[in-house]
Amino acid sequence: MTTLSDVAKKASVSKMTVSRVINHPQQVTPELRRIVEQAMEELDYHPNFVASALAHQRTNIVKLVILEDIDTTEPYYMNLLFGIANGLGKHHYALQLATDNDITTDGVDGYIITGERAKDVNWLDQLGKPFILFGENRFGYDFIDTDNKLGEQLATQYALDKNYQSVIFIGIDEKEAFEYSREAGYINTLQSHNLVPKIFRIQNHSSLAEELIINNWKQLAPNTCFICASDRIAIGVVRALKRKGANIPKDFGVIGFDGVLLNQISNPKITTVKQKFFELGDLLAKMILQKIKQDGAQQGEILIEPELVKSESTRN
Amino acid sequence: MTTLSDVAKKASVSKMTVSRVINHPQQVTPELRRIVEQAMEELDYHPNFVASALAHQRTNIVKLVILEDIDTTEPYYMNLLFGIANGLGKHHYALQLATDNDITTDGVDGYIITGERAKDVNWLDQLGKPFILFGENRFGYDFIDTDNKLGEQLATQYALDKNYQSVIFIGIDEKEAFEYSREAGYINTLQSHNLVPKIFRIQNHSSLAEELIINNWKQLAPNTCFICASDRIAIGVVRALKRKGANIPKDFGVIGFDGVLLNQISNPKITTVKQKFFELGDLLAKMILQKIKQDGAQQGEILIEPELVKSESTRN
DNA sequence: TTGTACGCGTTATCAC
DNA sequence: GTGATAACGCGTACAA
Repeated sequence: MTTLSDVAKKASVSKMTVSRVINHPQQVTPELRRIVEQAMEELDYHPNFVASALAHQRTNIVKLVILEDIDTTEPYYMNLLFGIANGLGKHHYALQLATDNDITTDGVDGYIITGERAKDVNWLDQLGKPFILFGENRFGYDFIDTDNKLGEQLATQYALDKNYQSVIFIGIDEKEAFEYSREAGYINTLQSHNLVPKIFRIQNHSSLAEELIINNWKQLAPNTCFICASDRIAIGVVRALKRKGANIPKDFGVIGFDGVLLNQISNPKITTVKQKFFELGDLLAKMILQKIKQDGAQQGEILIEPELVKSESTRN
Repeated sequence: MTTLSDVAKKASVSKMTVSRVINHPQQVTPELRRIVEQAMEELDYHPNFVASALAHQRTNIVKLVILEDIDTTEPYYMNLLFGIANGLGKHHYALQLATDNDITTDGVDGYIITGERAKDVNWLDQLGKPFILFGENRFGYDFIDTDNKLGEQLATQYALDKNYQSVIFIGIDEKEAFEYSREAGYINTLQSHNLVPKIFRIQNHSSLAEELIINNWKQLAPNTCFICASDRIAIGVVRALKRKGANIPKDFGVIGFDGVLLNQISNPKITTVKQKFFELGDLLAKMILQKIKQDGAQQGEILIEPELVKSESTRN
């Protein structure tokens, strides 16, 4: 293992110069920099991040806290996780995972927290280390999330563009910010066209969505598009429509949200608002690392634009 | 932040004595140990693992390599991940995640690798750092997996105990060790009862399982139990049976495998062979850490017993 | 059994 | 702009 000293010796400079070439290149003259860089190359030098962390009084570890039951966790969490890991890895940070409240404040430089509810606010303030939330919140904490409102605006507008006469929203029955935002996106778009919103709300299960459609079949006229707050719901709706022998997408359109189950075999393939989970994770990492670097300075909120993926469950 | 020296000073001993109390307690006399331990307590001392890692020339990081497309990854990966994180955390190790082959050999102490195929064998040997595989393999590498064969033995025997006359296996159409083992468990059990095995194989999607049952409906007599190689398949089978108006569990039984989708609303609830993913992950961590400690010594294979969770899709 | 001196690889500080 | 020195906190080797 070649060290800083080895490089220094080879380049006939001091360790500090080498260190500066790595961390503060502008502080060293170009000529010297060349020499040092060449020495690093020839010796195949790779910095030791553990030593660096020690000197900085850091751990180079960020803890991801998931405040939800792992068993009910959505499959998209994997993408989020890899995005985070990717973002951290770029800066040689590693990950620690935690579920319960074993948030011992030691051993990590910062936190990424997902799935928090109002009741968690108490201990959030007492963490003592910088943190970033994944998911909208209205308490003023730094967060990153998909632009849920925009997502459903895109979906609703698309349904109208495709000339579905009636556009119905099927939401998730939870009092959470993300759901409010999605509904708002739907409602706003309809209102701007002088149309009256119509909203159902159910728990996020495909079988419940299926039931909902079956049970309300009589009041559902053709030429309707369903804007669903999740792909699970959308899949259930499609199943019900197929059971009823309805024509998708001619008489009924279906649009989902999330875009993770797309690879699942489903017929027809579902048009959906795809969240960029990997990118969200990557930014989450970037944000917490910056916050750590800036000694806890406020970072604000970031909303990532989702992408409307057009497929077979809506008119062509 | 209190350090070793602080404790040493308070206990009026040398740093080394304190260090020994932590790492080699038996090398220090009980009385001294008491004094030191009390000092640690009073000062609320927590060891600095970064410094420790530096002294040991380690990184305290293990890399998890997932050689599958993240998007098609099963939801149970979350449980596995948290098991791993849990096992690593106990020893103050952190995690790095990698998908593609960016397996740069630097910066980590060891690897946990999942989803490898025959073609990956080449570079596995050249890793230069210890690694453990998740999932059966027949190349002699250390691995941990569920006892797949035993799992289907339990399932098949249970079906027979419940007096289903015909027991049919629906497997996953992949040439992988885990599938061979599951089929072997089913076949062995049937043969030991002088019964003739009957196996279908499909891709792992519920809709394909549903089709399979519908298409073969005529040759499926009542008093049959389906042993499915995954819960996805089992769910599809149940859907098909319900469409056909069949009586579950009286005329038809269904047993799944995995046990992760259990929380999903399904009617009837599915009897399944539940893999203990969290535990698997925990052991995976334990194993790689031990291998690191033992400087790469062979660890062998470990099969974890799954649990047959009895529910509503089989006779009472 | 306990203590001393030094090394692990990097960075901050303060001279020059 | 560059270099010497002293940390960062802990562990090994050896001496006592």
